[in-house]
Amino acid sequence: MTLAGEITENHILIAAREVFIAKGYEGARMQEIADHAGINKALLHYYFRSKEKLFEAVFSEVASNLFPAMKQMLEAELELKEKIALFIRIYLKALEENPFIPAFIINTLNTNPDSFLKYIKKAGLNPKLIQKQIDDEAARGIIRAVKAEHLMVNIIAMCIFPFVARPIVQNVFDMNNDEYQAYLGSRQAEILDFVLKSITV
Amino acid sequence: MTLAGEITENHILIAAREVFIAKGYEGARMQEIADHAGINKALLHYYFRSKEKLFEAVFSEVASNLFPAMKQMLEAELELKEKIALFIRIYLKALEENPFIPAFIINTLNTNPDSFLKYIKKAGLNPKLIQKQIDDEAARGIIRAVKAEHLMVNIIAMCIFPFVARPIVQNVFDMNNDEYQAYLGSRQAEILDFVLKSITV
DNA sequence: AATACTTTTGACCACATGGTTAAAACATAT
DNA sequence: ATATGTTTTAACCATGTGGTCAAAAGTATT
Repeated sequence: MTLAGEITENHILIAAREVFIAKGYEGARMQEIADHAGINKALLHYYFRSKEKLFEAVFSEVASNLFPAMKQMLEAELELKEKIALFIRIYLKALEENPFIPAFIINTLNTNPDSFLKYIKKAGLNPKLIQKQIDDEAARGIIRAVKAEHLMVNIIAMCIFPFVARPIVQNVFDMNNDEYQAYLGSRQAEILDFVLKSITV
Repeated sequence: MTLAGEITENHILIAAREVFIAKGYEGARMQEIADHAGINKALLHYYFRSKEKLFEAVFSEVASNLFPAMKQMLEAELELKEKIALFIRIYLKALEENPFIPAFIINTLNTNPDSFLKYIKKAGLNPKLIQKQIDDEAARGIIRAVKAEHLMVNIIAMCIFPFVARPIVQNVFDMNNDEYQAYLGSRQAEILDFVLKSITV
């Protein structure tokens, strides 16, 4: 692959990412992706044989950015409470930079569940490490005993929800865009507080 | 509209609901909906002029089942902690009966945000009532002062997440289907506990 | 039984979509 | 300059899609 080739390929991936995330797999049009990338539709098929393959490439990129960061954080050497604080901070920041990724994932998860599992497996997230840390710290009286599968789901749920359900939340609580931005910002401290209260002995 | 007509219309709505929820708007095929309903494709257009109109009808039904129950609960005359317990119980039960609705809503929200807002507005959810109740009870020392827009989002997020992200959660924590069912069941007490700890003075 | 109305169907249409192809444009090496 | 390989394009193609139509089947009314 020449330099020009790599540049084009990159343009395509960026364009495809935008369109797939905005429209979903079925809603995305190869023509629109080509337009976004400033190229011919035939060239899409030259670089990525089919829509499915192109989607795979996009999804793979998104997914493989997602999990390693998470894994790294889970395996860091920090006390649980600090780890949670760090996780929430980094996770929310990542979400603010890519607010549509979660909805994209959920959509893919629902319409094409298989394509996802391999990335999860490859990610090698190991919740047993966290459970062990929880149990250790609980035994030492630092936190109360909780189940990792609840704690982790709760934290992630609270982080993600305001992004995937933004129109609802924003509307029900009658916020304009600036106010919603501020709301998102305020959630970091709020979630942390919420979680810490629930695991404090 | 004759009786036969109403029956057919109902069959169509049920079939359309299934297909739209499973495949999303773009992924759904009028032919497949017709097949599911056991009728001719032309008959779909006889009852619902277009795909968009049919979707509107389905979505309207789903949405108008969702909000009134919520509204009623929010306006019930109960102490906040009881109200929360009731809400979580009823909400999780509704989710177990319709596990794919949230992903459907999120998907619609992302690809067709406008179509949703009118239902939210029509629902007339008023979070100020809850905020008032929180403030009252906080003043009386029953709970600590929290913001409704955080508390409510947190509760709903924790309820919904295991349904929209089921494949991920189930896989990461290595559960089979029965175990996941049990996990979902265990969340009722877990979420309530989590929330109560966070609002207790 | 005849009429008028509604429901249902099969055949059809225009068009958008993902995908192909053969040739042109470009780049690289000899 | 020429030959070789790569990148890009315009023009097509086959198929699937939402949607239409005229006629048939069914139902109720007189």
